[in-house]
Amino acid sequence: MRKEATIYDIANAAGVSIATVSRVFNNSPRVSASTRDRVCVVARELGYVPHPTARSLAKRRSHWISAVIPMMTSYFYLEVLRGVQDSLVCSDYDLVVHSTASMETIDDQLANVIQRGRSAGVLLFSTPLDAERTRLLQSSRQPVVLVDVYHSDFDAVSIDNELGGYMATRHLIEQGYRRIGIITANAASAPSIEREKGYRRALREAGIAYDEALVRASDDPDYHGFTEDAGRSAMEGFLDMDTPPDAVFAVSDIQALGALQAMQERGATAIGLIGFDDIMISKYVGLSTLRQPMYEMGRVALEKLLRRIEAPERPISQMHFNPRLVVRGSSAPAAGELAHSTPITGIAYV
Amino acid sequence: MRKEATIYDIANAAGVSIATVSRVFNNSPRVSASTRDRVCVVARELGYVPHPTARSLAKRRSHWISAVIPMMTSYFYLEVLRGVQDSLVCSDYDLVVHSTASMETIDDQLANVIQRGRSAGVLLFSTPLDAERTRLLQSSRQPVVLVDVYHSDFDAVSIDNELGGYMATRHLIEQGYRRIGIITANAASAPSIEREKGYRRALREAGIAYDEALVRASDDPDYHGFTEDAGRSAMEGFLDMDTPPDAVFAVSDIQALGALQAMQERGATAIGLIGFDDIMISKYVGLSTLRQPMYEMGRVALEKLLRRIEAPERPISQMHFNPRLVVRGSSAPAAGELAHSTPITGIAYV
DNA sequence: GTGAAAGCGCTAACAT
DNA sequence: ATGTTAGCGCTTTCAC
Repeated sequence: MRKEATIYDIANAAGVSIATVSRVFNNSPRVSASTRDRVCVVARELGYVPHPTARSLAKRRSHWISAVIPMMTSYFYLEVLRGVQDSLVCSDYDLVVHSTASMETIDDQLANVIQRGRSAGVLLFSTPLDAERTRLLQSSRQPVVLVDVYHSDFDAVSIDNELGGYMATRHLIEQGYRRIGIITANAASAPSIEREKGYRRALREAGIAYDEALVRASDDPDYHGFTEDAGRSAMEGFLDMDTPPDAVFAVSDIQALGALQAMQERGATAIGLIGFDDIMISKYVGLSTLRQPMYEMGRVALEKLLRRIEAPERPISQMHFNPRLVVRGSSAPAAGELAHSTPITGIAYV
Repeated sequence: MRKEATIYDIANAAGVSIATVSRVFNNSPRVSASTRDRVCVVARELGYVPHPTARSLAKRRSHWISAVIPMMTSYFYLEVLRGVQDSLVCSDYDLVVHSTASMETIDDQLANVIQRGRSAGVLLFSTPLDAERTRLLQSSRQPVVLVDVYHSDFDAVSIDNELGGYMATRHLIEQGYRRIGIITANAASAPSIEREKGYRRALREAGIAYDEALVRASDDPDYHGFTEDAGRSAMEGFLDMDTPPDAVFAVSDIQALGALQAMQERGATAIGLIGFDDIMISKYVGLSTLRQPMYEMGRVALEKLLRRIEAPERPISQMHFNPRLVVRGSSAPAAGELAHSTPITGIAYV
């Protein structure tokens, strides 16, 4: 690396001490206007810019926010990260992204990230907190904000998954469906569990008996079972039943898409379907779903983190967004009620 | 931040000097096995882990790779970043992501990122290099790899956009279309320009006259014109013509999707259509397109960057991927030739 | 093989 | 308002 101007060069050239230069670059009020100007001019001429690493070391605080993201494959993370970034620009932090290919390596990453001096704070995404992780995080005393997952001991921004599951199921019921199946993700997935709870509540409330045969969990170990293939085979299982469900709630859009493919292949397009997430594709295929305010979640998460970095002892602050029901063709009124008004016939899947 | 063990604590506890501890953690061969073991044991007990910032400062090299991404909104970046991350794990670098909300702020970000000591290298995405940027990057002497854009003076991984445009157009011609329009992005967009070149070459080769009326540039300033709305209004323009084109090549899938919506609204589904990118949605709506090997591009980009960091003077190395034609229903043989075998009727757009 | 000591570039008391 | 100086936690000669 080429030799570049340091604070000493500036001090020399401007005829002041390094302390003064440092003060200028830290916006200290204890510098006269004329000195400040002189230093700035010289600095510009020499192309000086403070060395962030040296600064971090001397200040004993890092300038990095770490985002720890397991399996960063969905549009969800992109949107949330956009929100994070947009809140970040006004701060002097940089965003370092640690994504992992599988859930197994998340703990290594996490251990890495919470080392002293590595980051000012961490945004932990979609990772269920068991006792061990909780202990690790707490003992590190790192500012942490949970995103897309909930734990009472940490700041968090998430959505009300139970409510979402309830809304989805309730919507199907209102559309006239009665035999409503659910496609869940892995048994260990917290969002999936919550959404299923909502599903049960809606059924209960409507006086519809809960039927285990209408619950199909994804056994796909990838992505916690949030995959197209998982949705497809779950739906195939439903279609193989003597009396398939007349509607299905898939706990994610990506699974719903797989399910949709299975439906089309079997010509079972009259089955009502609703997903969860409102990924980009969903509007194109007319999939009803629950939308998460992803961008907003990112903004809020970062703000919470910044606030906690400033005041580590402040009380826990959590934000629970409500999902929004997005009604499209896939949950058109049940055949018994009314014909599908916007049948989903059109997926030209290749 | 809680007081944590430093190299001095370890040295004390192990009865050696800090130099020795440092050597242990830098895998220096000049330390006896027994000392090494002792240090390691003590370090583990005290939960010591080297301070990355201090290390960076002392070593005069940073541990951060910066990815500079203008308008990180598309799935493309997610996939590329996955490739980058997966190549990153074996190195001791971290990935810091600088994305910008608009193209205007990219230069600020860039200036920021190439400051001395900020990053070991930078991955610059999708940013056309004018003289000013080129000068800036070169004078910074930072290792840089360009992604999704080409410039002879830098390492780069990109795809052959001209070839892609050629392949797209040629495919439409082979399917029997003759009056082929093109929807481009902003005039300043390098990929768009290249793809249009390929379009012209294919026409020329087939003896089809180039017709200015069949070229519609996007005037949408957002995202360089790579937007759904831009595609939609361009297609509307085509449909308003006395003799609309019988097929259209949109230089991105996202524009093609907008175009598709316009076609459906006007009932003009017989028009052949092909996009570019193969975004996730495309397979669901049956959009023919050119696929970019995104994940692979990420891997290669990072490898190139790592290599250049090690050997700054090595010759420029560029990788030009070939796009792959993905044929779906939207480019079914022209009506004159054969009926659309897989008509795209199914977009239930809400 | 190991230690002493001089940095890396900056910040932050403490002086003046 | 400005300068002096002692760190921040580590690496790296240079001795021994």
